[in-house]
Amino acid sequence: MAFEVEQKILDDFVKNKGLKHSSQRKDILMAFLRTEKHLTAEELYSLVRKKNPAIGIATVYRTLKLFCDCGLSRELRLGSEAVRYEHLYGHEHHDHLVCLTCGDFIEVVDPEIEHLQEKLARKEGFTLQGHKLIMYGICQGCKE
Amino acid sequence: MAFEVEQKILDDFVKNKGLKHSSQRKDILMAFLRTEKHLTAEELYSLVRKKNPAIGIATVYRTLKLFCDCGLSRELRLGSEAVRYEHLYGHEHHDHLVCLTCGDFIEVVDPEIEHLQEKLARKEGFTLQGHKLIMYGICQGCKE
DNA sequence: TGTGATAATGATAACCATTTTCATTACTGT
DNA sequence: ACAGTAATGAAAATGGTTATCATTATCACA
Ligand SMILES: [Mn+2]
Ligand SMILES: [Mn+2]
Ligand SMILES: [Zn+2]
Ligand SMILES: [Zn+2]
Repeated sequence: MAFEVEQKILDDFVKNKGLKHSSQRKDILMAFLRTEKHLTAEELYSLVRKKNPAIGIATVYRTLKLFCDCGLSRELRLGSEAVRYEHLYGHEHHDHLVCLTCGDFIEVVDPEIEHLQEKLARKEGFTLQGHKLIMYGICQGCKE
Repeated sequence: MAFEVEQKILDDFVKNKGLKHSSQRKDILMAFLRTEKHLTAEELYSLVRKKNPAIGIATVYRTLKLFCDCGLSRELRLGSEAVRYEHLYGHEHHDHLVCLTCGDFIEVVDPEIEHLQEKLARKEGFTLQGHKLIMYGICQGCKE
């Protein structure tokens, strides 16, 4: 529960950019790391307020952007709703399979799909830097 | 340039739902079909105004939703910007390969990737209904 | 260990795409 | 023609996010 590595990633990034340390960012980082859920800024804000009720939503937004910049997190846009954030550091790359009925989703990855994407992009003259694959369907539970 | 088939799809949909015909919707449909670009509501609004300057942006939004409902168009969310719409009827399914530098994108499809997605979803107990694959990279032109 | 420069914060206003509201107009079946 | 109701356009509202700004906190260095 210490997350020293993640804290160091943030601290180093902050130092390299000539930024300053803040306790709010640490509170936000801890709340973010302590859950494996894919949270929106608002949801994370609610969590952090339990620890630090004085914190502002703007700081949460600013800090989530910082997490993305330093490689700790990644944005997820599943639909038209608010952006969700998930852990990036220490987590394998994966895509998402979303249930259209209950909204739940699972994380999936297929190395062959990943490889074929690379091949496809190269064929078109692109240097692939990333991708977003979201599959939509009906989950087992919702079919019953 | 007549698009009788597409017009019929819309007319039938409207009739089946007990809705009423309107000239605005026809103007919007024609402007939409006449371009192969992936337009935002605002962009389509600009086009339609040349033909019908009295039209309102709300009607464009409402009508684009209708096009999606009747299978004439499909939403595209490439990033955090406005939603874009592309033709669906009469167009093969495809995904997009977006250049992170110039913003241009090309349409691509790989049957093998499509098939593997289906297989992956089934393995997880999902009945796949659709997917969204966007690949991001640097295009040939931007590398030079 | 102070002090000045400047980054970070929180409240709030602004932003922007989209949706809703509502009074008015246009269709449509009879 | 008429009644019933869907569609429209203007404008306000919405919701997520970003910008502004006065105040506070951090930190390199004197
Ligand atoms: Mn995930
Ligand atoms: Mn396309
Ligand atoms: Zn489900
Ligand atoms: Zn390019």
